[in-house]
Amino acid sequence: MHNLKSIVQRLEARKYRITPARLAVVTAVLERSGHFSVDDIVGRVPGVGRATVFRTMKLLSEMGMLCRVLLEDGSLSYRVSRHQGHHHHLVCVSCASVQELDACIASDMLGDLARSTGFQIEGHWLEFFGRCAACRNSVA
Amino acid sequence: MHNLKSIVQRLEARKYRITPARLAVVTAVLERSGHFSVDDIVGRVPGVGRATVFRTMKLLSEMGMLCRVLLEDGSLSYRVSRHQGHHHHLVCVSCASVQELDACIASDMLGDLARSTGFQIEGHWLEFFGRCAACRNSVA
DNA sequence: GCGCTAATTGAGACTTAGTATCAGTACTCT
DNA sequence: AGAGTACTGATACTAAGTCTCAATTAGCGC
Repeated sequence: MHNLKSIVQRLEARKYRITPARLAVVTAVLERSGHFSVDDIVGRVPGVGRATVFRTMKLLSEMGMLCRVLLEDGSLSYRVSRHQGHHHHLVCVSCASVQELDACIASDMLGDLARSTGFQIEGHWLEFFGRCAACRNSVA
Repeated sequence: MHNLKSIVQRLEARKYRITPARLAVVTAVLERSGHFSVDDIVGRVPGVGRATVFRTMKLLSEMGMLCRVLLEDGSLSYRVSRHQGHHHHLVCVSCASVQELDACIASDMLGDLARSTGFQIEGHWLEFFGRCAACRNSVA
């Protein structure tokens, strides 16, 4: 989906400078599968400051390359996103793999909900947790 | 719904001691409308330590008197819950009032989702944000 | 009412996630 | 080459929450 080259091109297109720190963070992020925390990445880019990793990951999020994944305990994690638009996740609690759901299955209920509650609905969170097919079949 | 007396009875039934600190936290929590943070409560119970407020709110959560509300930015807030079981929230981003949705509208999609993804789904988060009827009508 | 003891407490150190500040470095543009 | 801006790492800081530990106390049996 994303690779180093395409991300560099996008950064250049937006007039961001291509620096060693940014390349290191992007490379580290692309090497990860599943979801990861910022400090996960901090640990994989020695020499790059924590603040820079945060800044770069924020930048990549704003550009749609990374998205936040809500975990079961309410904490946030990150992942390389496939679809840029609004989507939801199915997160494996055993191996941390993430399946993206590109259709927004919450949108169907928005109209009814607005009618029955009087709310003007502007946003929502929807994330699922479970065990992926692989983990379900392994003995664990 | 909940009042001081009924909560005290529940605590006693579970052999928890009724202490001034616990009474203060419970009272402060019951006085709040909408959702609130732990430190909100810490600020309203002078003399009670922060750790104790956290402990008491955790206790109340486990007993189903409080529930966590996920906010738009991914942070967690708390509120006095009406329904004890699984439910979702509609949170007003303007006045912080919260409407509880006692029906779990996500449950319908669980079967389909499990079939199409191979996941064994064990949990989910679903929270809505918007402007409540009152805030929608005010000039804001 | 008194004493016992386990439960509870507050202070404070610590953790995790993230932001703000700031002086120094390194590009870019001319 | 010089000026200006983008970017950087170090560090301090905030917010939310946990952990430890010595001191206190609620509520039991008497």
